[in-house]
Amino acid sequence: MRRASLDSVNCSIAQTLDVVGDPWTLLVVRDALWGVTRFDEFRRSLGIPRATLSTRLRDLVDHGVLEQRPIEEGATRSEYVLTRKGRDLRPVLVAMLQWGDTWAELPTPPVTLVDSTTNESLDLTYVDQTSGRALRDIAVGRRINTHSASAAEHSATG
Amino acid sequence: MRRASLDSVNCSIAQTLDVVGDPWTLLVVRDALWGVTRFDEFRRSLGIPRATLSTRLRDLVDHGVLEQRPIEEGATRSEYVLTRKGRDLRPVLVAMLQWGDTWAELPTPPVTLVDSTTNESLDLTYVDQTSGRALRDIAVGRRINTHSASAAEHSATG
DNA sequence: GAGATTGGTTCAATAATTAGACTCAGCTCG
DNA sequence: CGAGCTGAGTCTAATTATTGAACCAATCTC
Repeated sequence: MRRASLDSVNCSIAQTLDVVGDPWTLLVVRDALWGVTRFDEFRRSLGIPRATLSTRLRDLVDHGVLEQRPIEEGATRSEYVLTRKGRDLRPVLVAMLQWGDTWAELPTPPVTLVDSTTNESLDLTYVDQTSGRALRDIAVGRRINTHSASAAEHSATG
Repeated sequence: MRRASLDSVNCSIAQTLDVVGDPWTLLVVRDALWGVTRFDEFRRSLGIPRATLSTRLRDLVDHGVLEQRPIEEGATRSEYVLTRKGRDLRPVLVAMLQWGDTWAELPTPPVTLVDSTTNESLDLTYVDQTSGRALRDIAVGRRINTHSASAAEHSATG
């Protein structure tokens, strides 16, 4: 968190990790995506210490990922709901879910994502909208965007 | 890391975070995907303290994300290269890159991903291969896979 | 209004991270 | 050969973060 290394500041991945790089943070977001909103709900679901949850929620609110608001007009208790920014983290969690399904030594994937209108299983894959090809079949490189100049490097297929 | 909370162990996301939940770890993997292999290369690129890098690399090797091997036959110095398991983390980093591009207050995205054979920009989106629809247009729910029973919950569109 | 529940804060103990010094092995250059 | 540099770490002491446990004030429940 306090880390903001020299070469890395100018990188969107580092920026993202600055917000959600903590081990607990994405678990909070995961629960929020499944509709958890209340302090104790998070605490019981995650088994996270109160103090830690308290600072995590505050950080997420500060970063605009969660919105804290009274559970009803004038109430003192709060609920925490994802903002658009927070809901946009779903692909990160989908990617982690898939990696865990593939590589964690669990007998069977614990949850399957479904289309909640049809209840059909989802088979989510990163696809390049320009070429229609799947990420797994693409040799990915990068172009570094300086104000003026530009250069490209490459990396093997993932 | 020492956290492995009760409700969360049986979740692929938690399993993933157990391996890459640390703030530095995914930055190491990011660099590795771009071809960084040597201790000092990582250290200089990330600005990470030596001791921290040392334990991170050891952890990643222990988890089978990186392979450590002598830079050449019989050499004492090592290089660290991604395993298949490690390369499979690319979607996680792509998702984080996109979130950072969208939400970090950077004037312009620092890097653009390209197809390194054609140098064309990539426009990567999660698509459900079954229905052909983009994740952003799907109301995602989940089916919880117990050995026998099953149930489904839903969550609003991301 | 007694007792549980919710949503926190405070505290002391423990664990992780850090910067910086140190080590040791291999080059490299004269 | 020997001095100095670089790479790849380890060690130590100081700083920070995390944790569990206790505490507290509102709110609900009956």
